[in-house]
Amino acid sequence: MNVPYGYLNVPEECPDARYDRPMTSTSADSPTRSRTRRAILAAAATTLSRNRAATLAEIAEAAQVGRTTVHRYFPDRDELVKATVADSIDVINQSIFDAKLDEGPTREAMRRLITAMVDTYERMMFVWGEQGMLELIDEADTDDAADRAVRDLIARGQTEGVLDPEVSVDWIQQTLWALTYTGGEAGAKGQLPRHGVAAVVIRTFERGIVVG
Amino acid sequence: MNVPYGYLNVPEECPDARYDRPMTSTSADSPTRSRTRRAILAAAATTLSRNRAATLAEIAEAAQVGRTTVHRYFPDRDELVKATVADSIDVINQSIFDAKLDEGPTREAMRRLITAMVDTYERMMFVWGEQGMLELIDEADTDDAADRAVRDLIARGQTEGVLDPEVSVDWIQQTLWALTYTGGEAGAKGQLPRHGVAAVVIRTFERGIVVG
DNA sequence: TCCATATGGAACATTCATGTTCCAAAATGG
DNA sequence: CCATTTTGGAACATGAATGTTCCATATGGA
Repeated sequence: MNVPYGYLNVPEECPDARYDRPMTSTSADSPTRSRTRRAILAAAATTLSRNRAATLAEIAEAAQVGRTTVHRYFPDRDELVKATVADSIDVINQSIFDAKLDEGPTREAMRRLITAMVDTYERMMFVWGEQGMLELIDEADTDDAADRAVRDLIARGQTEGVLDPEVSVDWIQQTLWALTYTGGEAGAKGQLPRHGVAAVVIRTFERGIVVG
Repeated sequence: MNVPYGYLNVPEECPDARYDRPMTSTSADSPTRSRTRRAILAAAATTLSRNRAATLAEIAEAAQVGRTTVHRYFPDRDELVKATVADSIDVINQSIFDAKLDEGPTREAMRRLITAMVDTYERMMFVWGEQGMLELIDEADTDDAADRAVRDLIARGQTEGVLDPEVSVDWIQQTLWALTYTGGEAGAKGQLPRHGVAAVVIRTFERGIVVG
């Protein structure tokens, strides 16, 4: 049969190169395959954040590909989940770096951070929404530079007296996550206008709910 | 064979009364059976809130009963999950009613509410932590009096100028949940002393994170 | 202590999701 | 337009969780 694109470079860790599985690395993907792979990963993140037990058939349907195609790109369910975790972390990290946390006044940086987190909340929900994923995060050996940037920003804010010094950096980071997730969900449900989500989250994060 | 306790009153919806399945209603349970049933429901809530795909064997182990016993009390996995949702809602409702939301100053009632929610956060996480459960909540035909009590308290707080009038009742209720869940998790992980969780949640709920 | 009640491990049947193969058909892109 | 690439539905094998039965054993309570 004809040798498909990239087939000659099947990685050694694929012990039995069944059918024409594309490279796990996108670097060797054709544009068409790259689009298909991205569609699967995005669908996996969305579907699995809603229902951790979603079947491969459901993920395939959400990605608008055949189940066979999912198997072609990811050798098994575990590999798909791992790849989705890694991909989601990349998306989140990129979004946080784009927020330029080490630039400008702490309060403004915080607001940019919240906006970035609201935009990627589904990926964050997928990655951190269930403890079972924590093992996969470790396995993904991810660069935690984004996490450090967030924590540095919080610590700097507390040192400057801008953020509440009576609670821990952990707590502030988790509060950030909790409010952005809640805002993201409210936006998805239509309970908040999508463009207004970040503003509401920023408001509550900064001043709380009780007046005074 | 000997006729077991309550066996004669097998409900009609149990088409083939296999082995000596106890009544689905606890009203007819013996003290021993009631204890066993509660152990299963509590274990189900805890185990399933951590991993929605936990097996019946894992739930049985957590409940310290045999898998056969789980099948004896709940005809199938779906019925167990439904019963766990209904039971969790009962626990949560009771906890919220015990907080006496219609008594005393709004701010104090709010604090009692937060304390109650922190105490039942795992049940709340189980019930509302994944959208797939929403259907079961509807099926459970639950009394939403507790939900109304919470919303009434928030609305009253806004009318009195105690709570932020610029955001919706929905948003405040969801923020309550998000912060109490975050606090509950921090307590469970040892990041906050358990007795201090409610205080930290109350502090952030009331005044936010930004100083000023 | 004794007997009624309750339990559970083993074994087995069933169901369903996953994994695999095939090759005709569809899609892509030059 | 056509060669090449990519896809996917059907069919099948596999494995794991669930559902069911049995009956010896454990437990509860009078």
